[in-house]
Amino acid sequence: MNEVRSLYRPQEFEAKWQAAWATQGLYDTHEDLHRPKWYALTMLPYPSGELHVGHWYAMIPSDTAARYKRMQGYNVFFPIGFDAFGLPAENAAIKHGADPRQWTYNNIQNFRRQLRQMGAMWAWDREIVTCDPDYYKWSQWFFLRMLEEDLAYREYATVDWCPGCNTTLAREQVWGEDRHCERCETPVIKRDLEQWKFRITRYAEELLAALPELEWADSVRTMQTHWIGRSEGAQVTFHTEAGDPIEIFTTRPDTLWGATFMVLAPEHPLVAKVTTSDRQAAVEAYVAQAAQLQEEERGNPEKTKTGEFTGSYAVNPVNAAHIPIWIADYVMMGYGTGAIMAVPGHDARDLEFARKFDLAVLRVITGPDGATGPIEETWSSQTEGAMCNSGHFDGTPVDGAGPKVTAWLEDTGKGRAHVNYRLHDWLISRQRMWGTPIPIVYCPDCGVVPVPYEDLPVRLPEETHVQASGENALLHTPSFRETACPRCQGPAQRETDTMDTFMCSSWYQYGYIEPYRKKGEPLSRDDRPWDPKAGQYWLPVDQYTGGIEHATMHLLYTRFFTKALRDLGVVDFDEPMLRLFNQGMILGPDGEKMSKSRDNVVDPDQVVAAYGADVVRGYLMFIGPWDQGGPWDPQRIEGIRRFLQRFWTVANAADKDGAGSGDARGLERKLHATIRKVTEDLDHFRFNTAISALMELNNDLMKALPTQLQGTALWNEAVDTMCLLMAPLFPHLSEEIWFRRGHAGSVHLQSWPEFDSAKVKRDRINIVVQVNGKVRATLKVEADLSETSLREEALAHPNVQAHRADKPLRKVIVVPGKLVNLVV
RNA sequence: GGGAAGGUGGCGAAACGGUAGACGCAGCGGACUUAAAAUCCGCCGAGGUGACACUCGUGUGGGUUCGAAUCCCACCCUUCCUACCA
Repeated sequence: MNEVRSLYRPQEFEAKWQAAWATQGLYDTHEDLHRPKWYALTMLPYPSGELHVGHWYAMIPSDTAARYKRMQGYNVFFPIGFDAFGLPAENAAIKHGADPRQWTYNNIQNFRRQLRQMGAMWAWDREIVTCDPDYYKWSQWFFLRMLEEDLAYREYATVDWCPGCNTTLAREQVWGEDRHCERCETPVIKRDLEQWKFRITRYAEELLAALPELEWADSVRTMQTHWIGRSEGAQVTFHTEAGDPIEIFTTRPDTLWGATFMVLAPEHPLVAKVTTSDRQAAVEAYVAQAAQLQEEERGNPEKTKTGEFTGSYAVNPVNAAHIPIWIADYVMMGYGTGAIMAVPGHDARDLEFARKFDLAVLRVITGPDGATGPIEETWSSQTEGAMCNSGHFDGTPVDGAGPKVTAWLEDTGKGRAHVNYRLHDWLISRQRMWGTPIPIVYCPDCGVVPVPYEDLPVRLPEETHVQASGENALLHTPSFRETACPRCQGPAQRETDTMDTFMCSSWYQYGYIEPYRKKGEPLSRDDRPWDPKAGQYWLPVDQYTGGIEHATMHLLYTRFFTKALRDLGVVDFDEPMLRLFNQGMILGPDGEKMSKSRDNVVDPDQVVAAYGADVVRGYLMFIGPWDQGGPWDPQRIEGIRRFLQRFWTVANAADKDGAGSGDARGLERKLHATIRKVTEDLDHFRFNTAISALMELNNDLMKALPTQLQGTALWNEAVDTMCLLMAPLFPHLSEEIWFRRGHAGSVHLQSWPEFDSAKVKRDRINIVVQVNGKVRATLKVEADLSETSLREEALAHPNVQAHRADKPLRKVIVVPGKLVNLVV
């Protein structure tokens, strides 16, 4: 067979099919109540300058999964949009004098072109752009509704400020040991500012409790669990000798009797009041120094303890002991009450502090043997030993002592059970112009006035007065800033802070749903952002995919937002995304994270031009398990290209010129085994092994090509079925082949093939014979051979006899269809 | 300090407790070609053999089992997250 084989040239047909699908509206959205729905969602991209292979890695497998669901009969909704507010646009404006709006929309234009090259089945008819006023008016509407419910509030507090980005940050956007800005990596500093916050802490318990029901990776759920940081204990009120109450939180109320001093955070509001005049200079110096210190140094556990005595004493409510009040930076204002009782007998940090400043140490828990032991190291075991030096609690086993002490504290009014969370309310104010304006007006007479619903959206000004200093341009745009008070019509000023962009992405999955109001229509309080009937059909999201870096940011915020919307009566479910899959990260060819500075960035446009979209798609899914990521290997992409070439060869083979009969039964078996394998793999997002299975089938077809099997009904069934199995993974190639093989209609409108388990079974099977667990022979036998005959055949095998060496059989294990193990 | 995910050929990786290394990359040999590319066929864990046989082999050490990459215990290493959290 020396016919000239035609070459697979994807460049000749990929664009053609992309255009055809768009013209046919193949992927347009239709709410069809008679078909089961499947809402597949991939985290929407931020339109930076260029599309990255990382975007391909995030989007292609999820497109494949969505296409697969569609062929299985689901009405699949797979929307796309752009998370278009954010700092890079503003930075480009500052750096190059570009208009942030222009810059963003140009990028979106470019992204759309690059995204279309992927051949994904996105519902472009439902595209959203978060910087579009018709989108952000709803963010403002949500803000106003949340304000009504006391879920949004304004507070003067110490906040994290990024000097690089010139704005405040949410606690979630402060990363790492050195507490740097998530965006620009500048270490953050503390500032006291009046800022808007969302009361996410109201949902702390529910956000935590609902985690086990979600089909999310354990890693993300544990990260959220830790982030929420629930700890049970007691809040206890100490008093200064002067009578001022000091609240402390402890997870170990059973160690209350061991408190030998107290420590306040340097920022604690009582510090000035409790400091005696002789200690004032030293305390003030310490407070000033702590304020200057980078959190980096403060937060470092290796650092030796520092602190100052305030000169005052507190009274321990449980035993009336008078104990000194210190300030020290190892106590954080942001956790608990910012004040602790120090129990050096049972806490390593308190012990270190006590040693350094020569403070008293007292054991109030005995060891398991009753001894109190040396104070070399603390023991904080919850389960061993008993209380001592603790009044009438002496002898109480430590296991379970906490709740007993707490109950007594409540009875005697000294304290109460308390659950403390590490989670902070979500600070949403940003001192940036390229974001959703916060719909608030400050009136000298009426105070803080919400913008009326019918006046939404509060639009960003057309003209921006970008400040080289990086300061918020809205402050310097009088046409925006100066306004009339909605209440008294007097002169007033708009809020110039904008919302955290995580606000935009907290509800975007709902923004894709058919809108209830036409663009530009005025809003009212009782309005709805989307058509309730369409929402009822599509929501919630069935399958969400995206990077794990959002574990404690976006993925937490959107859960909060959904619960808040539920309580506002906007949605009737509790969780936004039922299943979540986190893909890994694609690395540069050198195994390092792709970055311009390392010069290891792979440009998807170039690779697509060289190989076509299907090869790139296949390569990315073949690298390995999707959640694992891995380096981009320019050599291995050839493997996928060869595979598609070979499928092309098989599928386009015209003439039957075979010699030899070929193994029809073998091919049929392989075909059905492949359907089963690919189905199972796609169900579990195992794209790499699905492709391997398709390669195996194709290898068998290649082998059958020169035989008389080629051109038979079975052959054609195998090629067509393989084409269907390939369709979600390689949409262009399979469409082209489907068309060339003379089928009417798109391959993407076909049903997913089903396998026949009877045809998967083999007639003759290989049985492994082991002697004492070691393989000594393989037998090819009839599949339905009886156990007795199998045993006989196994024993008759010469190599088995050699290893058995006439020793008596102690046991024979027969695993049907698999193996025989002879124990001698 | 706490947590999560990992550790299998030269490389990426497969493997319901049942023949470890499917599939692919690289490499080697061959066919085709003036030649190269492309394409096609074959070999490909280590030791050992003419070829078999056989021995070793899934981070380390134990355990459970007829049988362990897989289950259990202890430890080592890598990556990521988190952290003076009271």
